[in-house]
Amino acid sequence: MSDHSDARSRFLRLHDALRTRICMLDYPPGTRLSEETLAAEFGTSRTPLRRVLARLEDEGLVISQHGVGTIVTDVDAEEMARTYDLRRELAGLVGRLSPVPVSDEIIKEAADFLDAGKILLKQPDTRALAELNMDYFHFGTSLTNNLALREMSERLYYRTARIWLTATPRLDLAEETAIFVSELRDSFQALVARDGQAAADVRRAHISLCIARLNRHMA
Amino acid sequence: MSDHSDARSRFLRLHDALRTRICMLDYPPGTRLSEETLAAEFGTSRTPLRRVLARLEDEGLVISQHGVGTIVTDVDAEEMARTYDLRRELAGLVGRLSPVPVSDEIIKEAADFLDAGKILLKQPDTRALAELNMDYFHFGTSLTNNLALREMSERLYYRTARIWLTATPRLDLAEETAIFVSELRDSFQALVARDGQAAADVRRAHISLCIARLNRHMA
DNA sequence: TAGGATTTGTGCGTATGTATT
DNA sequence: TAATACATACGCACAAATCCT
Repeated sequence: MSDHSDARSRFLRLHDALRTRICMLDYPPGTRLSEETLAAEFGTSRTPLRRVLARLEDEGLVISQHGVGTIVTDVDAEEMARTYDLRRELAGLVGRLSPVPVSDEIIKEAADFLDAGKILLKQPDTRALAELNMDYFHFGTSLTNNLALREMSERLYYRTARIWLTATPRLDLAEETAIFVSELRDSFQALVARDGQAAADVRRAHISLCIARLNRHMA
Repeated sequence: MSDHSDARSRFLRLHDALRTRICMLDYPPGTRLSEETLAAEFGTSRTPLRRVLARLEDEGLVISQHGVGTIVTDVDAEEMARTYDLRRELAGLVGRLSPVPVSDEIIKEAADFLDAGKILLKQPDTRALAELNMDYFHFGTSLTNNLALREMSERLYYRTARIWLTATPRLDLAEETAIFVSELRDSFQALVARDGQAAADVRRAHISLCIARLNRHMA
């Protein structure tokens, strides 16, 4: 039962919960996370929670300072741009390093994502779009059997996920939704053709375009 | 003084010490690391040490199990090969993503590495070669200003560093040293020509060759 | 099968650092 | 400047899990 041990599963649960809150801006940059308050909320002592915060600090999402508190980090535009550069390259590598053969199951998943995107077109919603984008990202990384590549991609994703949400008030939500759905459509078509590399290239191209859009609206 | 706070600098010191011991096979795979023993050695309580072990577990170098112990992980040949594949691609990216302009200082460093390698040629030593290789790796990542790329490269490096030392008894030490020195020479010449991309390509090529050598001696 | 030895995980009181009044 | 409030960092005692006899 090592995989379902209480300690490990609880750690994963708390880590995922806090990471999501940070990336969805429920905890905007600058928010102080109180160990005691969070421990009380999750029904544990501070000890297991401190380990979660330590990992979030390793991941660059918070910073703990003795005597001050644990504070959600701010997103540095310059560093985020560099991180996006790397994410773009890794997205392309998903198609080249140990790609998973495209199965009917994978095609069905892509179709489901496309359907979900189309629904969002009629009823644009910032948070729903962000959440669908997060789910779709995980789907994208699942297309390689290279475990290290998956892990690095996800680590970088969570580090940059917030920047889109912080910029989105200045972006056009309907337009962003439309662009995302077109990515889903391109990706779906590539997978229908059983061309994993093409699917990865679609992703790579859209990350490039996303970088350009963010740069435009930053200036 | 947040950078030199006692807690943080101690954490970094202990983490680096244990990571080096693991990667240099002072703690071979399967070794049980006792929290209490290590805490006594470093003059702390278990608490700060547990945080270090937690991070090493995140990095995949050890695994902690309730009631069992903290054990140095074994190197899975298949996964290591996949990780090497990614390392090779990242090495090439160092030349393309935010490369550092090649300065006289950098050229001097490369020259120093080459000198150190030549000394090793006359007096081959497994550990000295491994340590020089580790230092040279850090020099290589310092050639990009892309922080995320540096961090990911280092994370992957420490995850694969042990496999060479594990295989080295079956490899020819003199030959391995010669190959490494030829990489240092190629790299030095590329940097003298102020061609950072060429230096990255040299590194990329040698990682490819290293993968091939390891595969040959595994089978 | 049972029990004891050993190890990591948890909870909590205290020490220490920081900011504010 | 000093004192107070409050946050994280630490150390220890105990709980829980595993292994071996």
